[in-house]
Amino acid sequence: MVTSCHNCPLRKLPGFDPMTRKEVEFMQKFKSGELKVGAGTTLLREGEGSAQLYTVLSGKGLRYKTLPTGQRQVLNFVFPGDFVGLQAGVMDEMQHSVESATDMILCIFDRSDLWTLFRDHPGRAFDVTWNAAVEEHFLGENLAVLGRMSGTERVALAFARLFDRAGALGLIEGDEMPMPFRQQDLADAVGLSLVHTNKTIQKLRNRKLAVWQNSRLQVTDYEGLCDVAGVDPDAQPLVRPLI
Amino acid sequence: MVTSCHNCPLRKLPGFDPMTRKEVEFMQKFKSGELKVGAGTTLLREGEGSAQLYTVLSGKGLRYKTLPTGQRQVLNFVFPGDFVGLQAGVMDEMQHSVESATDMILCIFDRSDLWTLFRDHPGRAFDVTWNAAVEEHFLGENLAVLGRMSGTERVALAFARLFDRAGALGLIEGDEMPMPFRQQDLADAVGLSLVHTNKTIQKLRNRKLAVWQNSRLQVTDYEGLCDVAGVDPDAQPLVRPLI
DNA sequence: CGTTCCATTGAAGTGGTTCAAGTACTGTGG
DNA sequence: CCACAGTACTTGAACCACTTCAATGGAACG
Repeated sequence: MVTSCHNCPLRKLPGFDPMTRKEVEFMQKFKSGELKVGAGTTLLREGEGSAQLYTVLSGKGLRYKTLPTGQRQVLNFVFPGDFVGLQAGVMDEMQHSVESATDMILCIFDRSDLWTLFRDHPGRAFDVTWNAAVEEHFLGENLAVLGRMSGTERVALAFARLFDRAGALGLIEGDEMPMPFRQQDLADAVGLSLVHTNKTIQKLRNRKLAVWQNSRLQVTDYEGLCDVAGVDPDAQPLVRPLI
Repeated sequence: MVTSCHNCPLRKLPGFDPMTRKEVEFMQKFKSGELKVGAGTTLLREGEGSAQLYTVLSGKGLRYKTLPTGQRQVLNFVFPGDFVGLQAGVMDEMQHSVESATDMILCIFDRSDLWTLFRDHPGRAFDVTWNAAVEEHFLGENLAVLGRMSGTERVALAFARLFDRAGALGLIEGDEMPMPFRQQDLADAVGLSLVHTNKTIQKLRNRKLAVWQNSRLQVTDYEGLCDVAGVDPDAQPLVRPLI
């Protein structure tokens, strides 16, 4: 049983730009199927092309690059609504890999149809570009985080941003959200060693800001977390288009 | 005297995707003028919108974000052919600032015409998206650099990449290129303190790999530089579309 | 000829890494 | 049902890459 775009549970969420009826109909034609994968599956591999692009319908994952030395840098975490594979769609190959951290369901779009989308639906093409600009924004923010912030600030901000995203998707129950990643994933995202990441997480726990245990992240003091990270707790999250 | 797109000196360079005659004609109509600015001018400011988008015709600059603490993170260096202001074009405001480091000449496009471009010239719209994906790639690479590489590796790689870009634009004379930035700019790009950046530059000089003096960067041993940075010296640079 | 901006140098301190064990949990096969 | 292996998390201790502070030198500029 495939979810029809008309009933897409994501579109109704705040945080996504509304779509006209016509657009939904087109997306329905554009969507060529669904992909279900288990946790730990590599969806797209750095250096390879892909005949398909995906929008995440459910589940979480991560984008990462592998360095020549074998080290790994997590670029960002993938949440429902994220559009992945654009690089393979417009350039010829992916510049990073994408892997699932939980079971995931993804809407499949054929790469060859991307051109049709640009030709016949400029509004949607605009949204694809908008989406790319949003990704660019997040990468830029992370660059500033890695370049200029301390370990504690980095982890605190990562928690806050993960919580923001979960909130926009309605994934928060009480003050907790699912957090299916490993400490190593977070370490690779914030550019710290596993050991130091672990000690930093404990520091935040002892300060009664956030607790990450049993694959759940509990944020007990969001303001305090933002305070440690040095960011505005009232900042409004970006609205982005759903592809 | 304004440069016509037909005679655009950039389009002929390797490293840019070829354009059809029709595309050139359209770009000519799309181009609404030229902007000349002196060194040290802020072209676009974080948090503000912009009625214009630009393609750099000549000169160099930098994109940066300012953190709440007043610290600065340089996202990347701006070279001729770069398209700036897309974020203000599709989202409502810039998420980073852009500043000139030398005198610059920029081709001006009206933001309001961007929609026309998407509607009437899907090929060009595709190229705008492609360009965004290329920017995303560079940011991703830099993220991995800041997250996982040592100071020496970072500076060596920055030199190598700057040299690559200058090479693709025909800006190299002998083994030297113009390097109009300050050490502080590089420090803010690679995420190191000014002091340590200075000492690292000297280390590369003593190892006879590269010398940065008098606003010129001399690369005496490109292979050695790539070797220190841990990257493949024979990697082919990405071809990107010119907007 | 003072002022300003940028590059350079040295010295002291620290935030982070690396190494090396140990614990806890989970799934697997005998 | 238990022994074992594999994976993730935790802890302590030693080390060093990088930061910060503080001062100096040199070039450009009004």
